[in-house]
Amino acid sequence: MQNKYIEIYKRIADQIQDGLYAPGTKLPSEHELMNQFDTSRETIRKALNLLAQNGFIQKIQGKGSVVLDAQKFDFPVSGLVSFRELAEKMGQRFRTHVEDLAYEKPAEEIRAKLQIPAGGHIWRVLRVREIDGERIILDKDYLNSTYVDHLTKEICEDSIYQYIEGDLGLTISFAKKEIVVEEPTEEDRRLLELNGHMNIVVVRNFVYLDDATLFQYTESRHRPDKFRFVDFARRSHGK
Amino acid sequence: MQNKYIEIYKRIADQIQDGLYAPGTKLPSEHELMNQFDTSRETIRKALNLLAQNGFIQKIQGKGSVVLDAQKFDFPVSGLVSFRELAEKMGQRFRTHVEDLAYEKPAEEIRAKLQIPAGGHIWRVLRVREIDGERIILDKDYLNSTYVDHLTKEICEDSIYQYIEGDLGLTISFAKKEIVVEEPTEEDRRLLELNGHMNIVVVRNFVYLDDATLFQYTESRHRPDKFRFVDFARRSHGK
DNA sequence: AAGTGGTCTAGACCACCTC
DNA sequence: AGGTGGTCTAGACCACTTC
Repeated sequence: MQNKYIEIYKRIADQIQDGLYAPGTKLPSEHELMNQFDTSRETIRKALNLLAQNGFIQKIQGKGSVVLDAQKFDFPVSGLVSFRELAEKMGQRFRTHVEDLAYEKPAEEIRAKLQIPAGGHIWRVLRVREIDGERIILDKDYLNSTYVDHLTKEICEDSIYQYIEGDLGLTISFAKKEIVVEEPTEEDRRLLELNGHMNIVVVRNFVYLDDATLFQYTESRHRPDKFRFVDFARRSHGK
Repeated sequence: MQNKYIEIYKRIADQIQDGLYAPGTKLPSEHELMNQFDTSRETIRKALNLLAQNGFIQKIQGKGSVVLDAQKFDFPVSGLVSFRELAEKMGQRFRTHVEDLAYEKPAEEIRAKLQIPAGGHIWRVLRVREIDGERIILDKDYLNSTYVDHLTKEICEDSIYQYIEGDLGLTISFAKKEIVVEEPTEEDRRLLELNGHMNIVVVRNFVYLDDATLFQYTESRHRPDKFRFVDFARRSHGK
């Protein structure tokens, strides 16, 4: 399949989610897992570190790896999850309306954000997300056209990410996210059902590829009463 | 000092922040760093992985480790940073008002959240954060008294985290965070200067210790116009 | 072909917890 | 003392980039 340690990580993660290892109990020791998966200790440790990073276990020196009760209904709204994955995971009925799709010279503000050279072009996508029949989220995407030369309404209605990673073979590796609360614009009022809300939650995302090039800037504008952000944060070593 | 790989991580992180390695340029190769720090490759790689996790570099196979331009003014509001660290980093004038401090039997809702046995006690702390002269944030802390038997107004005015980690020797290891937008309560209106805002950003934090015990539940209630959350998310391997 | 990072191994020693 | 996880080493082989 893939790398050994990722296989082991997935195996154990599945076992935890299937309840084979109950929250509060301990995983087998690293030595036992070595035998069980017929591999070296460092490889087991890489898999366990992944499990710890993703909130499945907590390693305690001298004792063992305790299974946490995370992942229950704490679907990771965090990180780089796309709307489509999210909506599917939450089992809600959702629809995507592509309001606008254009290949164009970017506005100065966007050009600067995406670090596009003068004269360069971008894809601009405007989509409204409907959840359970209500127009809740306005997604404004700006994509560096160096990497995406072709984009259609159909792709935008499905999942841009799937197209980028699946069909184009690009790899998204990290993102910088900012969450603030603002007053709705005229556009927000026109395209969303705000129901009188005087605020809107704006999630700004800078998405980078494998090779550290800035690839996409996204503004996701949420009706405040339907917004929820969940995060699992492990303490990192000091500055 | 400490562990070798953490020392190396800090050294390189400092060098990046001091501009010794400019954004867009590459770090020396792992082999060179091995010689430079007189250590093994795996140890160098641990340090580099820390740098990548924290947004300092991006490793590219076959090419090298590219220095990112993060950390500029992207103070990590993310993760487990305390208000005090934050306020100091942002260089803003801030004050903390301790509105209430009590050792008591928890309300049922809090008891359930903190998983306190019937009859157990907690510390409840109510604090208002003032930034540049305005009362912006209402912090409601609930601490498991098993770990903190003593708490004073002075400690709460300074930094509870510093007391817990510095004086008590406990180690905070991870937290589950939730961000939602709600309508202000009567208490919010009384204690904060809401200036007519009809929404309030609520950050709920479950804080865990080293040994995976749930230690603290915190509600941080922010005036929406002054709220900003920044996050750096690296893509993790699939579910 | 040479240089880079990615994975995997086998073994050593240490720090911490439990008995 | 024995078991556990934490760190570190030296070396091997692979995948990718660059020339």
